[in-house]
Amino acid sequence: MGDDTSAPHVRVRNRRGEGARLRHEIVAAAVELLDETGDESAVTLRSVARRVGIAAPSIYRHFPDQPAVMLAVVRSAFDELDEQLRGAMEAAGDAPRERLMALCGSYLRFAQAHPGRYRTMFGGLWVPDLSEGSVTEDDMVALGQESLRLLAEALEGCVAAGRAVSDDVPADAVALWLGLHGLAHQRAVAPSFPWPPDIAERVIATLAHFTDE
Amino acid sequence: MGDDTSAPHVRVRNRRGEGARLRHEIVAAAVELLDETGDESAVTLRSVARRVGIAAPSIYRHFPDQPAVMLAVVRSAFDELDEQLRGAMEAAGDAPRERLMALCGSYLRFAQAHPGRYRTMFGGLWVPDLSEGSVTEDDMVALGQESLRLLAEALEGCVAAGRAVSDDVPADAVALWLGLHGLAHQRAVAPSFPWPPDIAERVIATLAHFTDE
DNA sequence: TGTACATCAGTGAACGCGCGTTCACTGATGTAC
DNA sequence: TGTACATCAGTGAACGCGCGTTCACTGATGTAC
Repeated sequence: MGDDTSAPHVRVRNRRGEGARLRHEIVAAAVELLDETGDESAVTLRSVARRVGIAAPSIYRHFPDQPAVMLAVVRSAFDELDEQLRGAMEAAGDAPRERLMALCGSYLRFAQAHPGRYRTMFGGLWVPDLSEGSVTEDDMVALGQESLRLLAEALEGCVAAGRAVSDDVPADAVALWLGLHGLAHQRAVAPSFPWPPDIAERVIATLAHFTDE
Repeated sequence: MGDDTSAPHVRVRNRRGEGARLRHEIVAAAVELLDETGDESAVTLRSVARRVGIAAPSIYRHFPDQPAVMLAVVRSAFDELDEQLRGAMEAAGDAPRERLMALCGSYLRFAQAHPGRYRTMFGGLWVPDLSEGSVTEDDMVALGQESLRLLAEALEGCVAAGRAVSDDVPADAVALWLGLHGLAHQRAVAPSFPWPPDIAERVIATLAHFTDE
C-alpha cells in the first residue's frame, strides 16, 4: 500500500502546445498522494514526480516552486467542493429546508470521502511563508468563501420561507458552518471516535434554528 | 524571530539522579517551538536539542524516538488544557449556566492563546505510524476525553437545574463540543477571517439549548 | 516538396541541507570498602 | 579518612536518506523559406 514501485508507467510525452496537460497530471497526482497518505508532508516534488512518471525538475516547467503546487492542489480541492455543493443544491429542488439539508449533507459527505484533502484544505499547515515565494496573501483569502456564501444563501431561503428563524443570517451562517466544520474536521481526524449516530442532524438542526412544524 | 542563534546558553549538567529533569526541558522546548512556529514539522529532534542547549543524541536517554517526543508534547498540552478547564469551573461557582459558560470560554481562550498547540493537538497530523514504533493506539484514545467529560457534566448540570433542555445529554455535549472545536480550530487557522463579534456566544448559546429566562 | 532551424517538453546528474539515528566515548559524581 | 570503582548524564562524529532546486543537455515536433 502506498508503494511507488507499482507504477514504472511509460509516459508518452505531450505534443507541442499540449505541455499544459502535465500541469493537470501533476495536480492530480498530488491530490492522489494527499488522499492516500492523509499527510501533506508526503506531497513532495519528488513523490509527485514519481507518481506522474516524470523527472522531478520537469515540474519547474509548470510551477515556480513547491508551495505553488500545494496552492494549486488546495485550489482544485475547493473548486471540487464548491461544484459538489452546487450540484447537491440543484438536485434538491426548491423547498428551502431541503435545500439547506442537502447542502449540509453534501459538505459532510465531501469531508468523509476525502479526509486527507479536507484536513489539508482547512488545516492551515500547508500555508507557505507568505513573506517570500510565489504565493501571496490574496491567493488565500478567497478560498473558503464560496461554500460559506452558499450556506448563507440557503439559510436566508429558510428564514424567508419561515422555516427557520434568525436575527442575523450572516452570523448564523458562520455559526452553522463552524458546526459543520467541527464535525467534518474531527471525523476526518478521529474516525474511531464513538460518534452519536444522529450527530450530524443534531448539529445542523440546532444551528439552523429550524421552526417546529 | 525564530532565530536559534540567540541561545548558545551554557547548560549546567544535571546531577546524578536528576537526569529526568532533562525530560521536562525537552518537552518544554518542543512546546515552545510549536507555539512559535505553529508547525509541528518544525519540532525535530535537532531543533529541540538546539533549543534546550544539548546534543541531539542526548534526547535518546529520555525518549525512544521522535514520535515519542511528539506524544509527550501532545499529552502535556492536553493536561494543561484539562487543568485550565477545571480551574475555570471552580472559579465560576455553583450556578450551572455560568459554570458551562466559564468552561466554554476557557476552552476557547486556550485555543486562542496557543493556536499552534491547539492545531497540533486536534490536527491529527502528528499521529505516527501506529503499526510500528513506540506509540500505541492506547496512547491516543484517551486524549480528548477529559474535556468532553467536563463539558457533558456541565451541560447535565444545566439540564438538571432547568436552565437548558436536552433529550440526550451526551450527544448534545458532543454537538456543543464540535461547535467549540470548529470555532477554536478555525480561529487558530484563519485568524484574519471576519468573525462576527458575538460568534462565540452565538454558537454556545444555540448548541447548549439554554432555556429562556 | 525538401530542408534548415527554432521551439518546446522533458531529462540526468549534481549541489547542499537538515533530518533521525548509531556508535563508541568522556568525565563528573556518588558509593563500597 | 582515603581511594578504587561503578554509574550516570551527556557528547562528537558519522551514517544514509529524501528533500528542493540548479544546470546544461537532448531529442522530437512543427515552421519558414
